[in-house]
Amino acid sequence: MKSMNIISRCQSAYRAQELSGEICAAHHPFVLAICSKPGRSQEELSKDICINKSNIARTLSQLEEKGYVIRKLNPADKRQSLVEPTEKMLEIYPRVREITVEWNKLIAKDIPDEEMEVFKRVLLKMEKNARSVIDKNEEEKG
Amino acid sequence: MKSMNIISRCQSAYRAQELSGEICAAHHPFVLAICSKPGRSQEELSKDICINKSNIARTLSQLEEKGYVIRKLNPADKRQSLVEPTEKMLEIYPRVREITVEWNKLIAKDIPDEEMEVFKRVLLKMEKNARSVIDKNEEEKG
DNA sequence: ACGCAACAGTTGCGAAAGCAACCAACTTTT
DNA sequence: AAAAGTTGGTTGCTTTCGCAACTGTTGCGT
Repeated sequence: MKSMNIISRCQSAYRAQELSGEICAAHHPFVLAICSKPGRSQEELSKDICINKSNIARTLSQLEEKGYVIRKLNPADKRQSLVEPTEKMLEIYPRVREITVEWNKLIAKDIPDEEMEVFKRVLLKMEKNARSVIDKNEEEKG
Repeated sequence: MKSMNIISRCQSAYRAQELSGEICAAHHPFVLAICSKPGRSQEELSKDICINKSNIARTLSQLEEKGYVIRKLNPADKRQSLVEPTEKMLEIYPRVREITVEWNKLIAKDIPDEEMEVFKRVLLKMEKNARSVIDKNEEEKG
């Protein structure tokens, strides 16, 4: 399944080219995750996009500095900070989605619809499996 | 297609756990690529596993220091260095493949064979598409 | 044969990512 | 209500990775 790593890296390269002035490739998943479900905690974001929480913290600091994001302390639980997009992030959100859609179209070239349907279903199932493997292994550790 | 990034990261985490004493997760693709086709140049490796050539150079230096790899100057073209595995690398090669196979089984859980066949075919096609997108964009630059 | 472009590889720099240790806020136990 | 444990987030350290600039080699055009 090395294809997957390769496709991931290529997507990253593709993202880096587009919208390069504003934000970098690694921020795209953040934009998508934050704008699609505003007001989530960093922990939830971390699980959603499957990135280490320390990375979440640091990237959000950057995005906050640049004015793309605000972090509000959750009054119900002062440990949590709820992450919300600013206008500035909402402005680039459509473009980020567009780039993602474009990329999906590019790599889906010459693939029949029925096969694509199967592919998507399998991919989602695999994601689930992958997550549960990692979760299990973390339980064993802790 | 964020699933793909997620699966990639999970795989990396999985690899990090196994065989952790010897080599780290990022080296697995190198072991697989070098052992399956010994004697290739760094450039070829770079294209094969789709990693920046500077990374290839640095990782190979590490592997060489640790005695996993030797780089021989190509007498026919002194710019190239041909990368070959040592006994030490060949020893861990089967285990690295095994880990890859295990991972593939884990994420393929509960997925019917016919769907898996379609999935693999589509994935390879996508890899091809992804590569050609990147290649095209590099042409535009240069 | 000479100079110039293309190519393989290396290196410096900076960004991204993971791990572990830590702090502060909440929960559970007793 | 105090002690112990959990959870959310931050920070230091290290590794991985990409870009761009550079060195040395080869091939081509004149």
